[in-house]
This record gives sequence, C-alpha cells and structure tokens, in this order.
Amino acid sequence: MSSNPSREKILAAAKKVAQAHGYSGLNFRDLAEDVGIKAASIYYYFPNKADLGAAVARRYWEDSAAVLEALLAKFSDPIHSLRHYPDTFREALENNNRLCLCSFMAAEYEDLPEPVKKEVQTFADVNVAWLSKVLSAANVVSSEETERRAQAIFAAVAGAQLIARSRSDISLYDALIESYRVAGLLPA
Amino acid sequence: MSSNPSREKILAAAKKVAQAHGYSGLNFRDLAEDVGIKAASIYYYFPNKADLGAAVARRYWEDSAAVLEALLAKFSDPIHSLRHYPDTFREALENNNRLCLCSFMAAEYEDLPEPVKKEVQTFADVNVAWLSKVLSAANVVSSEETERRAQAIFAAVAGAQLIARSRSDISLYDALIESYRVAGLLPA
DNA sequence: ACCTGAACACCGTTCAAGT
DNA sequence: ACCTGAACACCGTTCAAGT
Repeated sequence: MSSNPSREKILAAAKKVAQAHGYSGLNFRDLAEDVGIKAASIYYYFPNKADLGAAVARRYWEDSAAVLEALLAKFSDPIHSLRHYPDTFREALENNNRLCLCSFMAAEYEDLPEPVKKEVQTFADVNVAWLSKVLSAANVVSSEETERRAQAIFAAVAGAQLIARSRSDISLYDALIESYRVAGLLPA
Repeated sequence: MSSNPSREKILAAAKKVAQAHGYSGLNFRDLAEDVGIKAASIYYYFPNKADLGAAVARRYWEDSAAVLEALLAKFSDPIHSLRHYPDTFREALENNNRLCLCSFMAAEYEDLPEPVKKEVQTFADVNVAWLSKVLSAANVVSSEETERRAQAIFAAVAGAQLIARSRSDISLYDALIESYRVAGLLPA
C-alpha cells in the first residue's frame, strides 16, 4: 500500500496507454520513456506484463468504485445519482477520446492473462452492483427486474461510449444517452 | 471482382482472426499458415496490412448489408424483421465467442489506418440506415426520433455483445436483449 | 533500494529476387 | 502470375553491474 512515486507514475501512464491502445498496445519501452526510466526498471516494480496489466485494471475499478460511491453520497435522492451515472463514462471521452479500460479489455478478452481477466470481471461487477443498489433504492423497476436492468444499463452505456469513440464525437454519446432515456432504458 | 481462391482464403481467415484479436492481432505469418502459403506471399494479394484490413472490413459490411436485406425481405411485417436484428450479432458469439469485427475496430480506432477507419464507419452507417428504415416502416417511434433510436439500438446491441463476450456467456447476451425489450428500447 | 546497458529469443513486416 | 528467403525492426524479458 506504500505510494511509491515511480510505481504510481507507471500505473498512471499504463492506464492512459491501455485506454487508448488496449492491453496489447502496452509496451514497456514507451511506458518507461513516459515515466522517465528505462524499460528494464519497470521490472523492479512489476514482475511481468500480466502483473502490470492486472494492477492497472484493479486500480481502475477501485477508482471507479470510489467515484460511484461519491456519486451516491452526493444526492439524497438516488434517482439523481442514477441520472449522473453516464457522466463517469463521458469523462473518458472528454479525456482525449479514451475508452473505458475494461471495455477495451473486454474486446481483447481472449488474449488476456488470467489475472487481468479477473480484474476486468470485477469492474463489471462493481458497476452492475452499484446500478442494482441505486435502481433498487430509487424504485424505478420491479425488484425482480433490478439486476437485469442494471446489466442492461451497463452494457448500453459501454456500447454508447464505444460507438461515440469510433466517431470521435462526444455529442453522439450525449445523443445516445438521451435516446436511452426517451426509450425508457434510463430514468428520465 | 474476380474470385481468386487464395485471395478469398486470406480474406476469410483474416476476418476470423480480426474478430477474435482485432486489427492489431492480425499477423501475416499465422494467416499464411492458415491459408497454406508463406507470409510474404500475402503481399502479392494485398499491398500491406492497412489494405488487407480495409478489404476485410469492407467485405464485412457488405456481407452484413446482404444479411440485413434478406432479413427485411423475409417478413411482410417490418416489426418482425426488427425483432430479429439482434440475431445478427448473436451469431458471432455462437461462432467461437467472436465479436463484431467493427466493434473490435471501434475500440482500436485510434490505431487504425485511414482506409480501415472508413470501412468501420460504413458498417455503422449500414446498420443505422437499416434500423432507421425498418423503424420508420414499422412506425414504432415518431419520425423525428427514428434516426436517434436507430443509433441507440445499434450502440446498445454492440454493447451487449461486447459484455457477453467478456463473460463468454451467450445467455447473458439473450438476457440483455430481453431487458432492452422490457425497458422499451427494442419493440416487444 | 533503485536503476541501467546490453543481450537474447522471438515475431511481424518488407522487399528484392526467384520460378 | 505467383511465391519465398532473408533481412529488418521491435518487444518482452533477463541479468550482471552500477549508484
């Protein structure tokens, strides 16, 4: 849990690269240059690429979980928190048209080392659990529909981000989310 | 338009690989082995990787367009064609848990050569145009909502496929599509 | 503790040259 | 027309050595 400066820099740089180019696009030489050390030095902090990838993905869902908890705490009415859920995915697009790390890794899934896969799953679990909790508290769907609706919202928002990124068009993302609201998938 | 056997074999093999590992996962040595020639021989048919990628993506949307036209022709009521739209994405999952070629390439967008990007765009255009046409004919949304709803359905279905693939769980795909119907995004 | 140069094994990409 | 050998560039990884 110590916050080593170089280790933190590596994680931050790797996160950016992975969001833009995926796990397969991560390479130690460019990463090292970004951080200001040599490629071989990364091995002092991470035993290999799989371990680095897993650490990046774990950090990613931990950060997401914290953002979502803050979003829940921010409003007394859970429906307001829910309305701001798509903002968390919008921010990646605002930030150099980046994709959710775990959406990219979902595409790459077949090629991921096992420990990385595990963290990608957890990202989905964290999102679906949060949505379930909030949907339930906001009472917008029947209790037997809650879990499925949570999964549907997560998948649809991830899809919107993916398509908007391929157009480099953040207004398309907004239009898609608005359309989900009009259709009834998200609360108006 | 001549149907050269080796060229066709290369395109078919490349399509499979790109759906599982993306454009960046396409490699000439494995591809050549699949086809039964040497890696360097692929360059006889395609000047470089960008050109091969563009040819694969173009073939992909051409095939999709044909499938969608057949789906439209199959039913007299357009609402029935629309109900079967998600089947086209389901088939990739059935087929060795593969992803839509253009969804993978949407993730990789930043790294794609220009001609490949163009074909990926066209895939989206073909799908949205078909959905718009069918939504319009089926009269399920107001005419001013048609285009946006078409985009929303395309993005949501792509997202469902992406998430289901990352779980290697085709029943999750079915549950997501069903949930879209319950929510009102897709016609029941 | 933290970092590096240099090397290794491997693999995708390219091109000049073969038949 | 169709194919290939061989070189090139790059990448993950290791390790002995430096501070």
